[in-house]
Amino acid sequence: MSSSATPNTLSIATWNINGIKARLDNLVAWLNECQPDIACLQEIKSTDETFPRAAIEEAGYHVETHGQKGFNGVAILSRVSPDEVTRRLPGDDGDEQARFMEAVFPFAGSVLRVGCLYLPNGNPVDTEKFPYKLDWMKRLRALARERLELEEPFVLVGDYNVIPQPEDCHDPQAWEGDALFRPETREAFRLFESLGLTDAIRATNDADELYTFWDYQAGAWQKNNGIRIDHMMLSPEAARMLRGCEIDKHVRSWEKPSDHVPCRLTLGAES
DNA sequence: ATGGCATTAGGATAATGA
Repeated sequence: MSSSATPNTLSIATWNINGIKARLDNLVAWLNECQPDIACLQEIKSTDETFPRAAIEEAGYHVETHGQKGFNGVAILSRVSPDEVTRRLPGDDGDEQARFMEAVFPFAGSVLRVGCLYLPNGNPVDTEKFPYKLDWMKRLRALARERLELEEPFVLVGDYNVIPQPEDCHDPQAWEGDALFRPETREAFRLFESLGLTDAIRATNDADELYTFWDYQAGAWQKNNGIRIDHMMLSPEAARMLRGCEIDKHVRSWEKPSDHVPCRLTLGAES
């Protein structure tokens, strides 16, 4: 039997960098330090044309973007070029916000499918923004259902803008009524789990105070007043290969940080 | 806290975010 040319382990990261231009130095430093094979970025706040791809390619990464002027925008960086890239979340042709892209990579004799998402914030809840968020989650659920039927290793990672449970925030009372913590939002998140997706951070950590975001204001970082809203959801086939998961919390203390920190996981196929 | 801060585009502030 011939040996496969595809890798047997892959590390996948997600990071809402809050502006690629302001975060380029931090991004390159983190890539060099943590060496993820695949890095999904959100809130690049850049068009495809103005994305600083040269500096990232110099760091050894292939760059695929789905940008938008001024805000939103996602990107997938990878050591190896993806076999296939698709942009936009299906289900609403009128939705112009750049919040979703997907790439397929060779892995363990087959493929790994990676979805990179920046789920709408949804505030204020008494505006059209909240139903947009819930509808977006419904569209994402439809996509997840379709992908799960393939029975392939599949990860759906990014900034979900969802606080799943009270233990996922420092001060639950402060988030009552907020779009990130509304019952409808949390219920919609639970439906991803009902479909069979595994929350990788929860599955590998039993510590409390696991946060991925700390506000810039009011000394939130110093007080550890954080929330866990960046998630890495895995198909059963990917969950079976989950070898570890990390939150790169130290990055929040760097100069000129994003308000989010990176999360990483490693998948390993049985040999 | 009604973003108290931060980013982008642009060239003053408005829009956006969580």
